Amino acid sequence: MSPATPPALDTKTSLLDAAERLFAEHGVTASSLRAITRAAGANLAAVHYHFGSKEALVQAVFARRLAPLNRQRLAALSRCEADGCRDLDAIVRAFVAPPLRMIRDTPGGRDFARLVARAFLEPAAETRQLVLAQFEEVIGRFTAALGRALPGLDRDELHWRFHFMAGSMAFTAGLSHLVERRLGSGPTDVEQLIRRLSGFLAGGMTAPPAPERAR
Amino acid sequence: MSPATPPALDTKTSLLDAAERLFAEHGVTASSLRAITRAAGANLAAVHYHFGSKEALVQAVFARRLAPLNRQRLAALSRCEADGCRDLDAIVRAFVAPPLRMIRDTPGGRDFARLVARAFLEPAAETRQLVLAQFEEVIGRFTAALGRALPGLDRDELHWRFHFMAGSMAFTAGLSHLVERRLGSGPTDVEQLIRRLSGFLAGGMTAPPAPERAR
DNA sequence: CCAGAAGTCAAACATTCGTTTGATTGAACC
DNA sequence: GGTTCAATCAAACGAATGTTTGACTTCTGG
Repeated sequence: MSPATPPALDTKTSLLDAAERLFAEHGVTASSLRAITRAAGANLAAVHYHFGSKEALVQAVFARRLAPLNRQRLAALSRCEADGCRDLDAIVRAFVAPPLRMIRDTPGGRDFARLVARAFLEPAAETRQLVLAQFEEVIGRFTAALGRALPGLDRDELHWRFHFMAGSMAFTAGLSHLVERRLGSGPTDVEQLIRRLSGFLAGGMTAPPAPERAR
Repeated sequence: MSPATPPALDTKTSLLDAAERLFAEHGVTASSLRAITRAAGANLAAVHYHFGSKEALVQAVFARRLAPLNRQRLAALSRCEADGCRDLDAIVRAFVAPPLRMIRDTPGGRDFARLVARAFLEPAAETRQLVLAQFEEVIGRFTAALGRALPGLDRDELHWRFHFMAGSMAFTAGLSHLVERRLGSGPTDVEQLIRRLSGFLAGGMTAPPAPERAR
């Protein structure tokens, strides 16, 4: 049996790769350090030598990809704002495109997407807070941009719609393989999926605001 | 310390209640049978006596609420179809309203909503298959109804949009407390949340379909 | 060439897990 | 009153977990 993560440059990144994959496949708590180190071709003690604990390894797995991902989102939003930012679709696209492109371009990106989607719902307060903290700036900048583009929405409606958008995004990134299997088609054209999703979300964003009371 | 689940009618439902809460709070694998039985005020061996194994307990927790929930959805859809079903919003509402009302009306419903949302993303193939199987009929009936109401969408676009809708639903039901805390308002008016969400989703559903190639 | 740091390794640590066992209770039934 | 059966209980089982240790390599700089 060859090691599951072939191009192991150094032990530390091999551990990160193996942990990312196993966390996504079997969950964090269900992935033992023995299984991770075995998959990484490393010794059991290597995790504690390089990271200090399993919890520190978990946080390292998230931090490695989450920071660049949200930097891409903010950069895309800044670019959109510099261009005047008339098009609502461009704002939505700045939010949803980076993670979906990561699935296509980054090895292990699909595993990571599932991992992040689950992290929001997952219970371990520590990692959930870590993930949420990484998103704090993104939430603020994007809700502000959406508020400017959609002046007809009050604050509550705006936050809820951002939440709806984030939900669609997380599920799409984390469960894209499920729809693919159902459709039976080949590998998804990510760029078209981005168009589909951003079109859907832009339609939801521009919907008339919900009435205060039932009609 | 009083038992965490006060109105324990019989041991079996006490175990289900305690398991549901702890599963949602700390995750399935992180919730030990010792913690569950302690919270239920029962003996450690009670789980194996009443259910046979921990895995069987997990499945019982899901089956208890999922079946009636999806029955409500299908009944609401049938009612809508009997009325001619012109309004797209009514179809969407039949999908999203039952779980959100469950959060309000059923004790422990919010915990269960988080649990189900996570179940989709979670790795344990057994429970994920169980949950997906419960949704099979719902997926089929609702995509068919949406297809009739939106004849302009091809099959792929339709399935993706259903997926987007399910994602918003799952996140909203599973993480509503997060938005509530951010907004700082009191307990959510569930009926208004249903109007917000169904309005948003109806807007997304009626958006023009994504072009095959970039413009 | 060699001192020393950095990394790897097998082995063991205590703890916790799901599961099983066998005795004990309590109420229903003839 | 005695029997029966479902339910509960304390105690223990083996297996698996995260973590630690101390010796063994491997590389690096002087």
